[in-house]
Amino acid sequence: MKYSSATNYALHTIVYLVIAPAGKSLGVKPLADKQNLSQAYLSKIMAKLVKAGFVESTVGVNGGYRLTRPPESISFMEVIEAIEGEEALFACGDTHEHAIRVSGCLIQGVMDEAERAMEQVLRERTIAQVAQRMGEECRAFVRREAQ
Amino acid sequence: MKYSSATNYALHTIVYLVIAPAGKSLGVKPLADKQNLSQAYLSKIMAKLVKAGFVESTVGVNGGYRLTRPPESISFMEVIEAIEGEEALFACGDTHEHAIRVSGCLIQGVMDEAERAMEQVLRERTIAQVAQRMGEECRAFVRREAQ
DNA sequence: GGAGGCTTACTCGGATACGCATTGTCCGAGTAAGTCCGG
DNA sequence: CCGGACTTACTCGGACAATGCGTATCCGAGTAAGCCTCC
Repeated sequence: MKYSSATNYALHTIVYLVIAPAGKSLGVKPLADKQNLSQAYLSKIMAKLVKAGFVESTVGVNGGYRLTRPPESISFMEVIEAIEGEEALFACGDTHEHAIRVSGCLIQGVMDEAERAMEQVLRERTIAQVAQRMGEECRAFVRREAQ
Repeated sequence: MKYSSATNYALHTIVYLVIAPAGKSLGVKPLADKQNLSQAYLSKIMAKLVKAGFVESTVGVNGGYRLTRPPESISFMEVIEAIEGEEALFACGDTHEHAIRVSGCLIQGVMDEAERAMEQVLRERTIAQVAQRMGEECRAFVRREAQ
């Protein structure tokens, strides 16, 4: 079990957007180049972030993406859910005649508890917290490319 | 991101083995029937559990699987690792020229922390705890099939 | 010099291709217990 | 009876097929800004 690389790209990209000067956009090209992936694929990932409401895009010359929400309000969990979906990461299936159950599968119960523990951490952590601690060279890159 | 169904099967199967009378084996057939999957596929999953040392198999007539370790010592995490492998569930990749880093990627750091929170729960929970709370109908099934 | 058209630089979205892990099947090999048959 | 061969009930493991999902590319469509041209 692993998180998809799309999640990785989404998290990184959204951090880049955080440090862009307010009101300025970052285009797909610099974002994709920076992360070594194609513009086409990144724009597909961004479409999910737009749909989820973290980001908006402006088309046309000097277009690009920019945040729509304050970065302190964006948790890791929200971004991950936007990309990965919101299904539980373990599903007992209950195909057995008599699953190992009391009320609901006991195994499912343990797995759910574990998942909640992870989610709690991810909900506490915001994009802003990470952006704050970023190095200067990243900030310089963003300032250079923002428009 | 989801856990594979193989993990589900492995966890259920190992709980069934826990409640088998000491020294008795459970064959692949009843275990597979109970969970609605083919014997061939289940035996493939069991091979991993054997390799990991939770279970041993006896071939030949009246053969089958039985636990080799006390169930109180088997955590969920160990079983999951045996099936899924031990890689971290998030890998930043660091393909960027200047990943978002201070020492190591900051995003990776948050994800690792979240993963550890989940793992901690899974390490605390043992198969024995779940088996203890199982319903009578499951126990009856196992007693009937054990040999 | 102003309005309208052209070019250019972008994002959007659908269609499609590829690769790989998961899921699953098939079958031959090996093995142990129980059975049968000949001495 | 007693031992050896036969049968039967199992697991093991490799080879393979199918499926689905994540990853990725391509391209036409739409759009906004700036420029250029022509009246």
